[in-house]
Amino acid sequence: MLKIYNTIARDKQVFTPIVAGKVSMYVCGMTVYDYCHLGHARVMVVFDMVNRWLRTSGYDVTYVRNITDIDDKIIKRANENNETIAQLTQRFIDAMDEDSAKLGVIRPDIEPKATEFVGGMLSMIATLIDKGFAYSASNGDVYYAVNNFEGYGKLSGKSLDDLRAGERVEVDTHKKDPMDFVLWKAAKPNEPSWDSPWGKGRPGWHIECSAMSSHHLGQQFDIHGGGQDLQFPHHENEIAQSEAAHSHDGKPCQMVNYWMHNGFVRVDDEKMSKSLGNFFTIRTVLEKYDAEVVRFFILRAHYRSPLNYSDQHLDDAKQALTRLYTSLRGLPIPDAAIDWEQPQAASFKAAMDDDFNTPEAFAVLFDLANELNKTRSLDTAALLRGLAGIVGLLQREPNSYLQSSPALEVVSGNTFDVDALIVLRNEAKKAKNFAEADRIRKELAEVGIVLEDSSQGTIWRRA
RNA sequence: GGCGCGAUAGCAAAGCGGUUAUGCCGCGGCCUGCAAAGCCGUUUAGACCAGUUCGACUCUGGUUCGCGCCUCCA
Repeated sequence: MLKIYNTIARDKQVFTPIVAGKVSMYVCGMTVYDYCHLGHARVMVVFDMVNRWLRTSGYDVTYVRNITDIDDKIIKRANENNETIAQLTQRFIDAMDEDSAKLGVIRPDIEPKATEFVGGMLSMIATLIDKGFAYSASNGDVYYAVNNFEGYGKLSGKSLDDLRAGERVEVDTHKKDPMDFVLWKAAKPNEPSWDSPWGKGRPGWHIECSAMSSHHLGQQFDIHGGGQDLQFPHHENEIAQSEAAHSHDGKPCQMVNYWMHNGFVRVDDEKMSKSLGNFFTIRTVLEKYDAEVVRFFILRAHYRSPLNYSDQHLDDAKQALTRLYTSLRGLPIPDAAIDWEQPQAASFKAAMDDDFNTPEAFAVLFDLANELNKTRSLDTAALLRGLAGIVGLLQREPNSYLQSSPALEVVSGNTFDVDALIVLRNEAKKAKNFAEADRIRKELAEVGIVLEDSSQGTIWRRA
């Protein structure tokens, strides 16, 4: 029985889908004006894990993750680069796809782009005006009237009074209430724009997600996810828009049943973000670390906990993953369906069902590795690989992981003939010339290659 | 200022009102020509102060510290 921590309830709740056997899930994706950083990687990997576990649990999942391809930063960046908006966004969409594929992320079923849904946004805005939840201002903007939506603040736990008291932005005189937010922005000179009943302009950020989620998943859907920082105002505003627009006879239509928010990636205990400038892009990290190590690093912490990034932590994750792959090395592992009655499989399932407790599930993986190291049982190996596969890990040939690393490629190039040196060393060993044997081993160690002698012969791995 | 989250061993990170989390590192042993890997064993915990309880890391209250949101942000 799956339980999910529902942000809006501030509690773990038993997951019951709207339609038995089916799950509709929407996750706020990226604004594509730059390369993705590790914070984005966490969203992609975490909800990929959620998607995989739901499917493993037998649900027919429709997973939507949007792409924001029009916004201030995109316009600004395109101008700076002297390229069109379409060129810029496509470039970074391609980069994002490349990064996420490396991280083992299964593509969402639907990846709608904001610019392809302007029509839907316009009709939603019109509906909101009709129902009295929005108004067009004299400056050509259209605003949402937060006062008219009774539940405003229910997701983030904020009250309008508190929000107004903490208001740090100068009051825009075009707004009726300082907390009103923009649905449609009047076009400024040299900006891309769409025609609308309120003049040329472009959509605000929040309305994009309301329009795209309802188009693909309906007025009410099961799970909505995103980073913790989107809780307010983005998701709060989505609720206000969608529930007001879809209201019947004045009664709001509940938009989402389960709100999920993943924790931040931090650097030195501070949130990793563009504005702080303390971010590491995925591709930078992948120059040094295997993508599977990064995935393992992200999933070994609970998705709601903060996750500190540092080389030391990545090194730690690398060692741990090495232990797992080492246990599988050299075994002809059969493909076998997972027997969920099996105690370890049951523990794994219990952990995953408890709000996707991957750290606890991973502990089961290490138990299996320990057992496997003792027994060399192919059943155990199959179970370990099978369970890990559910969260997108351990699917490679062990040596593909153990004998490769971005760092090793840089150091050794393709010129190092490890096998030949192993042969030489074994001849030296046979002749009891241990000084020579150790010299060869040391030479390899210096380029990051570790030799291991066993009854099966000598094998190597990267350090 | 308002709202919220957190504080677990050298590092990372979970569960749990009483019984080994787990990984990395360290230490001892086995194995090995020596190593490595592996196995066995092992040292380090629960910020602080009260309370509830037969018993609290786990529940309650308070204190201190850290983080996040309140502005674009995954």
